[in-house]
Amino acid sequence: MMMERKTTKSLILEATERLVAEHGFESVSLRDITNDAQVNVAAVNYHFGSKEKLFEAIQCRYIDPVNEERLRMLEELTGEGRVATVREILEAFMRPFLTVVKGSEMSEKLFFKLMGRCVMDPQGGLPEDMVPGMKKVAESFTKALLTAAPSLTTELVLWRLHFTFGVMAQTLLHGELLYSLTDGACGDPDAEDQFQEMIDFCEAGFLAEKGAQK
Amino acid sequence: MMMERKTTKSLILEATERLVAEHGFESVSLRDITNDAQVNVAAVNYHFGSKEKLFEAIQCRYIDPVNEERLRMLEELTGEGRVATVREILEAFMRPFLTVVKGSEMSEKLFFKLMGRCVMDPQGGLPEDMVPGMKKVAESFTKALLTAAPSLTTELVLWRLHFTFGVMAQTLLHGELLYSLTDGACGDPDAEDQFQEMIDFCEAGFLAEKGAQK
DNA sequence: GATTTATTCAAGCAATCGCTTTAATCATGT
DNA sequence: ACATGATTAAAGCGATTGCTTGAATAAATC
Repeated sequence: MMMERKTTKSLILEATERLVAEHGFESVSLRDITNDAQVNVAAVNYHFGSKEKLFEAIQCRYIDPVNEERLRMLEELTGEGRVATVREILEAFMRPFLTVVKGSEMSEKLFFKLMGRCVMDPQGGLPEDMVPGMKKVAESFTKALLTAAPSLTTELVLWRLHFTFGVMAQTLLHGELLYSLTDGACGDPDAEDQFQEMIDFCEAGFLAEKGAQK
Repeated sequence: MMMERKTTKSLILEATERLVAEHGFESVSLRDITNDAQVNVAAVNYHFGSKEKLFEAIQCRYIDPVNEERLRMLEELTGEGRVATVREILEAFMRPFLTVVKGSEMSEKLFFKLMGRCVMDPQGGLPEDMVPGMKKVAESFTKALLTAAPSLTTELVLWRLHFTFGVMAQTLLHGELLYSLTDGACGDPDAEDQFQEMIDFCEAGFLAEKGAQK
């Protein structure tokens, strides 16, 4: 049979993604991974050096593309003196998750959970070489949002971006909790719907006046 | 010396709270706890039965009072046919964290982190006997919010309560991340300030119109 | 075909995990 | 002082942790 079998390395990556999405970084052991991937324990250290480096690879694999796509969309919106709305900027912040998942082989649910883990659990802090990218994203979006909503202070924009992050992380990680907690009263909307709901919520939040009571 | 020393049980509880707040449930071992508490390993199983039950005790210790205070404040707002605003209801949802922490011996930062862990990490799902309380809270607040904002559908209220949860969890757990990510550009506001920022953001989010662009 | 390189494998390392056992210690009531 | 029950302590249980070893195998190079 000349079928090109999947490489051991990619088998490990995929099993790790699956298990981490489901149970979180801290709960997954090397044996869990190698059993799931049908691979020898030593293969992880051979291909990745250590468990920690494997986890870093997992975190960078999709977060980096997401951040690149974020900056690309933002540049498209605000480059060459163009003016963007808060809603457009928030879309540039969130949509990359949808874009990247479609380019991957993972299911949406698994991918979102994995992204949530990366955001909320980050295994002993973010990997060192991801920090500059995250800072760049935070700075660029803060600047853009300040331009789009000039009545806000820098500090307020930072706080509200932080809140937006929370909305996203919660939805990525616990998208199905809502369904179970309400005995199915809340349907099982597709990712695009969830996405629009988040944008509506966060856009309004960004544009809120201090101490407002509409 | 007749000084009443702290009981072993409370030493264990306090050490566990400290370590879990700092490192998360999954990362803390029995030995970590007993070393920190200056207590024998066997004491945990003697006083709590198992590591899992100790963790359940930790989760219930403050979450239950928070949920009770939430329902008490909500009843005060909406009992006997009274009508409450969205802002007041959100305040009833969030302020109990501030109330309860002041009645405890923990520092605000540690307490908030611990609450964030309980919300985001919940060690293999919520403890079984906390589920009814959480459901009760979700139902009561959903109902109240529907009354306060009759133009919203039940499903929309559920989603936005979900988002509010995310804002809260993120702020509780990573209140200091913002400070570090921005090299201190964003100050170190006290809990009451953070609280007002969250209310502003979430109130506006709740009142947003679908697909709105103000 | 022989040699070298890359990869996989079974086995096992020391360290740590949650938990139990057994005995010592403490507090209390009589 | 003695007996009783509650609590603490030291030692160690089997299982699992991340990781390494040295030999066997597969793939690539000459």
